[in-house]
Amino acid sequence: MVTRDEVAREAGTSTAVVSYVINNGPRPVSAAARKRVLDAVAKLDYRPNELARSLSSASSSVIGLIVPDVTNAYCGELALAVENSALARNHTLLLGNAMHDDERQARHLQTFLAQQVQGIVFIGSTYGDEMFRPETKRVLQGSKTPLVFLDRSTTEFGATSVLVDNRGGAYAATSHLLEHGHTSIAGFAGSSGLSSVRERRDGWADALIARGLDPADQQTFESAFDRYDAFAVARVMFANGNWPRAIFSHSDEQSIGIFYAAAQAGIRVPEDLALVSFDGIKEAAIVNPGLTTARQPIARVGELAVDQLLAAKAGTPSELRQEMLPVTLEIRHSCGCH
Amino acid sequence: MVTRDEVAREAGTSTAVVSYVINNGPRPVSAAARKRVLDAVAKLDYRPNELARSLSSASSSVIGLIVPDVTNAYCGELALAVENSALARNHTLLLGNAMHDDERQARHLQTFLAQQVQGIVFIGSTYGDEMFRPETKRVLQGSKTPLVFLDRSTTEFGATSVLVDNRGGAYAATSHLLEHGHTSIAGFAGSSGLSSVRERRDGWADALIARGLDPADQQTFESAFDRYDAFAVARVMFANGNWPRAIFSHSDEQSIGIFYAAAQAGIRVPEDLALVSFDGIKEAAIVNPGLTTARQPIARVGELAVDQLLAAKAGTPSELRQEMLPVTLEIRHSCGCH
DNA sequence: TTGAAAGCGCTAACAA
DNA sequence: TTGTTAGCGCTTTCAA
Repeated sequence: MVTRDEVAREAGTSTAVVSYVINNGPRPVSAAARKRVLDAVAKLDYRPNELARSLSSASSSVIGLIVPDVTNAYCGELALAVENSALARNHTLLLGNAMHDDERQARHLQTFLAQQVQGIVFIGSTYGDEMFRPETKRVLQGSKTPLVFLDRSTTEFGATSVLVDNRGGAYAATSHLLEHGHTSIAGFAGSSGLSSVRERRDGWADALIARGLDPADQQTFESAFDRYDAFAVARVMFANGNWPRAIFSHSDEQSIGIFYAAAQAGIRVPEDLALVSFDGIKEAAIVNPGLTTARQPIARVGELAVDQLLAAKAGTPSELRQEMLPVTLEIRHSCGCH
Repeated sequence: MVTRDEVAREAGTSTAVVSYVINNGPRPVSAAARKRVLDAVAKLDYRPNELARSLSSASSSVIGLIVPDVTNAYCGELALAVENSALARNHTLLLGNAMHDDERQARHLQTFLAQQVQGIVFIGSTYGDEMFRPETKRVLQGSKTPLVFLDRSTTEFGATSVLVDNRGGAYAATSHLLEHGHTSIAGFAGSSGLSSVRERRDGWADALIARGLDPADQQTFESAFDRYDAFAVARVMFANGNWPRAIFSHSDEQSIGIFYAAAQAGIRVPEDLALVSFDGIKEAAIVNPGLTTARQPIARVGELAVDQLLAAKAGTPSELRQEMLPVTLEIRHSCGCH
């Protein structure tokens, strides 16, 4: 392994100068010296040891990302968006799947902290109504590592969050179904406890109320934010003779589970059941029928997450904190359009 | 931040002793001293800096994982399997999505190397018939970092691989379709250049030949290993009046894309089109109809990948290298059964 | 503009 | 069984 010392020797300079040119600072370097160093670097194929750099500079180019489960299409797309954004800023991702297990989440968290990550991005982290169990909270409280929550508004632990207009999106989606003439719209919600679920439920209720309908009169269902659990819940739902004719589902993943259950039960979408949902994952465009959904700006969310993290580390009291991103209703055919 | 020095002071021992108890070696420590250290650690809530440990010990608890695209269900499940396995051995994952872009892949690779990862696991890495572009090869050649290829047999760069019985699985899947009485079976292949694609194509051909059928007489299609590209290819396929009545598709992801295209074209599975595929992702069980597929032991693949990596680092000339894992035909309804 | 040198937090060889 | 100490590869202060 080639080290900085060898480069310095080859270039005939001190090791400090090598650092100055590699880091482009903090001291100026003469053009001649810079060239000699660069030549030596090329000749020896020198690659700085990031570990040593981080240790010495007390800063790292690694960002931790904790997701519930990458296997989930929405999480996967978000993780990819975060990676794209991290890459653009010369950072890498340490990934942890929490798998809806708070012990596993805590473990990832501690590992990331021990690895001296630059910051940690959390996606949809919640256990019960609390975000973390007490032990985890203590760890977080004692750390100065920047935290960013996606889709979860909180300023605990000095965290920042990237928010999307859950309530507005749910309102738009539900209203669209109402405009199709439906007079009752079931709510197929994500796991309670999540603020996004509360907000989407509120948007759905708002839309009903705006039409003089009572949310309390509607059927409601609940499943985890994934196609498998939604599939299981939907099967039970369809087994009941009285299944709803219109549904606002809290996520595309859940909608896909509902689609599968409907297909199995011989129920046609949108003829027998109209469906709209939330997220706007890629798959919404190719499922049959195309899924009408309130689309989140996923790429933008990933971008802001990394921006906020780096701003927090830099100590910049970013105006980005708690920004609320817009959600757009993407109309396809599951709602009955066409 | 609490350091080892503070722990030593609190425990009234030397810093070496603190290291010995934390690392459980390499020197023995008296029970009394151990207790004092442990108490100090607990009292101060000390957490070792992994960066410093790695730098000093020239070994790391981080493993790099390069996948084509986590957004792909198969990749996601494999990534999760690798994480599970890494977690069980107290390691963490640095994740990189190559996105079918060799420059991006090379970048991840270099970053991982700079981060001094313990080793790198590659999933389905191929560009053209080569695995890497020349520049990347040079980097790899110059590195002593253990490499593990999933589903790609090679011993270049001193790498190890975890193989599955692609040919046998494809043979079993195709044969099953043949037993249903089909006299021609189209091949819906993954991207050429991948060894797994070659092997699955061979297995399909073997089965046809065993029945006296000529593979050259069959229709063949090709798409990337994902539902989106398969969807696009399948749409064109169905637009042609002469679409096949039985297909062996190289992956479940592709089968799902075919399902979507079929649904859109009003083609029923399995009545109008019988389908079998490969991989055995979770979703195969809930799609409609259930997907008959040659299932890979995904969890076991992830386990072996990490085992081989750590064995390689330890210098253990592992007997695990190049092990070939069995594939099981999982019969559901897409083939026409029931 | 450059160089010498003191760390960053930890491991482990060596001496006791 | 314990302590001292020399690094690991790099950053950055301080003096030149």
